[in-house]
Amino acid sequence: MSSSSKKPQGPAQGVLDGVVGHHLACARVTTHVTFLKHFGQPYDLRPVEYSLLMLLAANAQLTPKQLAQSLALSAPNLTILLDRMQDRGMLQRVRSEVDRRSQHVMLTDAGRALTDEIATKTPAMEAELDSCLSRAERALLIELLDKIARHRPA
Amino acid sequence: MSSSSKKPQGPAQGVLDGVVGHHLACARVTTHVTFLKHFGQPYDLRPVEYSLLMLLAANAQLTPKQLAQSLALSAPNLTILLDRMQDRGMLQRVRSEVDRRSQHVMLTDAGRALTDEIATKTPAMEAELDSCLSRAERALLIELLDKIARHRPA
DNA sequence: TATTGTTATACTCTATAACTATA
DNA sequence: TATAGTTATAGAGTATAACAATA
Repeated sequence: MSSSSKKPQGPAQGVLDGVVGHHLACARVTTHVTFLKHFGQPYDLRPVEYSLLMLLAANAQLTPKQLAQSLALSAPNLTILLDRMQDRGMLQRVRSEVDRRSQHVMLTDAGRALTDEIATKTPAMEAELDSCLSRAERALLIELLDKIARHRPA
Repeated sequence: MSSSSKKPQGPAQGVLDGVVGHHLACARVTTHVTFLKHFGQPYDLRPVEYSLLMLLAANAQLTPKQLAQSLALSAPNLTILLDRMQDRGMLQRVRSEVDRRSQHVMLTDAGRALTDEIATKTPAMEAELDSCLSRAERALLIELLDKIARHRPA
């Protein structure tokens, strides 16, 4: 009644079959393992750190406020993250001239070099999904996920 | 070049635009908030606990080993989870007669009553997505996510 | 010797309140 | 008074090794 077609191994999923969040969590296990292999272990980066680098690469400079929102991190937790990456020489913080409360986060030269390298290797990570998802399916999946992400009940 | 269509607010996503794992994480923020509202706060349950209850409801009895695999938890962490839920009177552990190393985890009467109630209220949670996803899109999304979840590189 | 499950432990992540400095 | 960011801290989640009991 609940299961749609084939469920090869493992116990029955029951109600979970219809819960989007559950399937999201299951898929995340796979993408997380893949991420670890490509960037986690080789570069000692976690997904948030990878995303942070990519955001800075795409925007040249952002405030911690903007980063916290984009990465879904609280302000204190973002501070810790920025501290760590600053200590690793990847980024720097510069006080804003117009509003001295805020600051601009930007990549260092070393940080940009690393980010460029990682960006170059990103297609290889995404290619791991090629065997289970066609290009059209992949694009569609991203589109559907975005609809959910943009759906902020607030 | 990277952005497909409209990107209403926030900084440019750059390379992240093509990273499935990133979109997965963003969508998960929404589903997590929705879960908290429907089950997290009212029942003091976290997503894993909810999933565990649903698995037990669908299977009557499962071993910790099976649960650990289904929930992507390590054995020690599952033990802690089971302890907590056993203390709350939701489930019980019974030694297997055929292999006294293993055990069967099963719902208590109270646990089953709770689980039934929660299962009944699950469609209301999922309905929160109706405004951003058609029924067909929802089914398609789940199908695509399952393809990724089943894609274990091992 | 291998497997099931537990204990102990350390590490990371997350969430909250209180603080500073600017505005 | 409000905002940007930090500090401090407690709680929850996660990972690993060592162990007990059974096979």
